[in-house]
Amino acid sequence: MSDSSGIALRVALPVPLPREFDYLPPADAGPVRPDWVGRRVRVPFGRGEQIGIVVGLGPPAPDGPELKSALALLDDAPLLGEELFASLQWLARYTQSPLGEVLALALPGVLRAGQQAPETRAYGWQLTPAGAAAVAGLRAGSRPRRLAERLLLGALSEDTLDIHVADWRAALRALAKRALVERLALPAADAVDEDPHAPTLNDEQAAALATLRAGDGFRTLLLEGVTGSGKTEVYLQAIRDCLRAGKQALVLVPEIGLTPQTLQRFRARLGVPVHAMHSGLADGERARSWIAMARGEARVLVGTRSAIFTPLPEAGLIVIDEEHDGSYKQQDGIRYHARDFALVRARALGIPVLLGSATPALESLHNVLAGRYTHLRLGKRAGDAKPPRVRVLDVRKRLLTHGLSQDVFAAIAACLARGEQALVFKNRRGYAPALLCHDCGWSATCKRCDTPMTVHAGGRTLICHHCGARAAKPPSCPDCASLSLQPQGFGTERLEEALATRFPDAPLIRVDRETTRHRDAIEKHLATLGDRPGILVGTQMLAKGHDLPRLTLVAVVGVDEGLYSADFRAGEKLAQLLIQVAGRAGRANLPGEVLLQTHHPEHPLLLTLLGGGYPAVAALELAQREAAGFPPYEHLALLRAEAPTEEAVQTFLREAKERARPAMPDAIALNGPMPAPMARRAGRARGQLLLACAQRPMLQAALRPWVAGLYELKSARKVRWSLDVDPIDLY
DNA sequence: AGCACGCCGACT
DNA sequence: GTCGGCGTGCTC
Repeated sequence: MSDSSGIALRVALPVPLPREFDYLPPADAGPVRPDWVGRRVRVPFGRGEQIGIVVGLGPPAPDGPELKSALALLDDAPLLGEELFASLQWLARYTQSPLGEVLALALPGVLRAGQQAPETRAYGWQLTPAGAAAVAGLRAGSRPRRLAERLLLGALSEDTLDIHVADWRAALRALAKRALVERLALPAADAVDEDPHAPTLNDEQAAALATLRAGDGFRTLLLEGVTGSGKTEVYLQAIRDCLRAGKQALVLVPEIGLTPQTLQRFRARLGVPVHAMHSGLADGERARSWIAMARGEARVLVGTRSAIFTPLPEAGLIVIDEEHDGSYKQQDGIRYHARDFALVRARALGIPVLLGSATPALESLHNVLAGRYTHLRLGKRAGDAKPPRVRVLDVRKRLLTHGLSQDVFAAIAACLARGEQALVFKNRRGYAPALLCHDCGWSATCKRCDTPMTVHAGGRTLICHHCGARAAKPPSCPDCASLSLQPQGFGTERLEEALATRFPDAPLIRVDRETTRHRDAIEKHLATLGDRPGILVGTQMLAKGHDLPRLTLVAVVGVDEGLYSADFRAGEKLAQLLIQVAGRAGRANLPGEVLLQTHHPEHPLLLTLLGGGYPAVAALELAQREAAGFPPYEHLALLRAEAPTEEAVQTFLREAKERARPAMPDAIALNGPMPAPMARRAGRARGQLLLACAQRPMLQAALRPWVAGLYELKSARKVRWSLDVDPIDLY
């Protein structure tokens, strides 16, 4: 099988091997052209077949194996444009990942599987004449009836149906079967009209927008705005600018932030179809939005982390809301950071990036200090709202009832008496974080992990929050047979119980992962409380976004756990959480109060937060990071390994270190091998090796040959290993 | 990652 | 006498 023309296709395949593979062109695809790069091919691989992407053309390696022929060229034009292709190549190099895996990550599932690009024309539905006549005959209050009534007002596009009628698909099918509705192709997006709902910007918002407008090409702007200062309004006007200039806009939001309400707000104000991209979307829908952006048909995309892989042939702006949010970093597989990758893409595209947050990441503030980002501030809350009063409750030697001080109870009682709502915030779900034998000290730990099991269901069940294992609570201590098994500490479930006992007449709602399976359920859940006086108990889920106009008291009762965590980001994360949850309290006409219940009222982080707010905490934490050699001053790479046995993990990490030490410059610190902070998880041993260096390029240059060598290690086959460049957590 | 090939234990 | 354990090697 030899080809005299000698041109081979270099193909990247979605396999965990650090190289590409060469193929002869498909027999019937005509002459090879430069623009084959970026197209998909179907190729034989091992026993089976794979879908890959052509990443280069040229003569095959002289000493390589006999080449097989590719089976088919799947696209008649490059699927990946030049910029996205180049940016993804950068990402593969930066994360030390195989290019084929990175490219597969960027493609929607159906395209990765080799299917044809889906149709992207927008469709809508309207009533047929028979349907219009039949509306009154449909069962009152039923979904088909509500849907038909809405369609009486005019055709609706499929993109926006969910705003008007929840779960419309079944109802629509029923109507379509009786020929009461019909599908029609909608005209392409119209020009942007004037926005009748646009509020007047305050001077800070106007200044921020003016700064953005005054620039040109790639630049990064950090919009630091306190809760309620109107960051979204700045985004909206910036996006409208971008649309008016005939450009596309991409908006990234945290996983928890992409609710129907968010989309509705963008849709209502932008006047063009707003496409969504998130993991809850069906494969076909994801592909449709992706392709619609690639073709320039879609103009605005709002999505979570993975939306950063959307083609932007007419890019004008990238917005990253809540840029400090941890969900922008992928924590398995290819460990990329969507915010960092957005900057790489924006530079290549020559467009601005707008980062927004009330509590920017220390990395971003550091970039402001270094002059790389423009700092925009919004310090005024909308309307006349004042920041909430913050009070530290020193609970040392004070009576705690179910983990709550008498001051907290009193404050809640007063709040309810005023007819307002109170939030008790604790970032621990379940009944209690541990079960302890009062007589011998035994505690319930997960058999497969290293961690205590959490008590649930009022004390009847034990659940491991790391691997999900469940067990019934033993009737007596397995070690000493004592009956004195006591739940230790307090989770939201136990607080709910305590509050229900103390305030039997007040409506009480608990919001955590148990009570609120899906993010869309939060709103419904909160709606059951309405504007009545009542109490909310919840975790992180309650910290952001939701509009609770009657909420005036926030009591944070889990402060101490965050103050003494080993994680180098703990301080930053705690400050962000406190600011965010405090932002829930109060409105213009209803001043808010925040109580921080702690045994460490003199802790520097709390004192600094109270004295100088988030900027002061950021300065303090940055100084500590610099002194301790942590990001953003030192750059990290973490080699993780896990295997059924401790020995396999240690052997691999030791050999990895042996290879690193002579080859790498002394400026790169090597720490480990050490057991991961949770040395067992789901029955597997874990360990890690940490590399640190003040110069990113030096670290990058050293990683490349080192990682290539790791694939060669025999001990590597006995473990599952991965490299995390710029890890967020050191476990 | 899959998926073969390839040599050593408990079953029809 | 076979079915099957997972060690080792390869994938253009």
